[in-house]
Amino acid sequence: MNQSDELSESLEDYLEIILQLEQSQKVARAKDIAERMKVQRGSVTSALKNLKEKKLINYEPYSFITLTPTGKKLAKEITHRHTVLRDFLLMILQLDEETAEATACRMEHVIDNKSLEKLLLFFDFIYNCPRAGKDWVEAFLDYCSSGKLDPEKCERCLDDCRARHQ
Amino acid sequence: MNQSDELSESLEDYLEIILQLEQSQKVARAKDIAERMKVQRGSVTSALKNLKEKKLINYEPYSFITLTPTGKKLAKEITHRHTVLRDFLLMILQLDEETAEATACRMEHVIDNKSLEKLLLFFDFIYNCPRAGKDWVEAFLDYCSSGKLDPEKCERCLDDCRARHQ
DNA sequence: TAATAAAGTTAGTCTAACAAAACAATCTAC
DNA sequence: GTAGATTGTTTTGTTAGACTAACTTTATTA
Repeated sequence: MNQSDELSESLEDYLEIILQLEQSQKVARAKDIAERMKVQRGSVTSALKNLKEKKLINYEPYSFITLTPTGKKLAKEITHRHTVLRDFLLMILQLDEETAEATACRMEHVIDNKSLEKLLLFFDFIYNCPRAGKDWVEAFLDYCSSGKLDPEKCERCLDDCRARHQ
Repeated sequence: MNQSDELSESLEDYLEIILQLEQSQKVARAKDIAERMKVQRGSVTSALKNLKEKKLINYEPYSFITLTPTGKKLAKEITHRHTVLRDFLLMILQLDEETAEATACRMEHVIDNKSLEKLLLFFDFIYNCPRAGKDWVEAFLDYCSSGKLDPEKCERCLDDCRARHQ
């Protein structure tokens, strides 16, 4: 048991998965958790005991598993971090689904609230600022594939931007 | 020992710190490593044995510690990840030094090459695209503090952008 | 409803990472 | 050049998280 109330990355993953299962099939079963976590069933039991002790899930041996209010709140926070990161990786950096998902999965455990908040703001800023916007994001993808800025393209891009906001 | 050649986060940190010490005082001493890693000296010895076994450092009991070529290459890669992340957090998201540094320290162990590459490209794109650039980044900071886009400010911002690139 | 399969638990083992404390080597300074 | 301080190592112990295998409970089905 961790003396502080900090959850380990592993326990955060368990919580997140339990929330997913709760939402998709009302109740989380140890077998499904094991599958999604890619661990043995025995490992799940220990994790569940641990989470119960932290009052994050309702759990008795052989019973179904549900999140407590605190657990649900936490699980939603973790999911939120995941979502923000994945959206940024997917829609701004325009990484492929697989990479975005996998990277978000790992980053969600290490990003702090301040950074997350800023990232979210930046995302919104990009989509709302007249100088940026959807077409600007697309221009980035073009920059990625060509590796350089083409002055002619930039000229046209600027004109379009101008035209859209006069 | 890890069967794959993947380094644990902890060992990555050791490598990074050894590189720093090598650069700042020619040679890394166990005591300094312990200090920077915030661990006991005894823990350092074990880590050093581990890194030696992986052929990443030159190390004999009571000797000085230096990186092998492989070790140096790896240490520089880790440092590179750190730098790219810190720069993004600091200069784009405009987080404070502390947060940027701490977040980069944790993210450097989980970001993959694809995502890092894109992040770096994005950074360059922002500073080179005529529609973005330094003043656009500053406009983001303004958006962060005011929490909204002010149509008048946007108008002026667009004009400035136009003026700069006709 | 009894046999079997599936799901869950328990107990024991392993590894990584660290700490604490005893011990050994090396350095420093008289 | 030796005493004491500093630095490095070793040993022992802890914790978290996983694994395996044996076992128990629950569910299914014939």
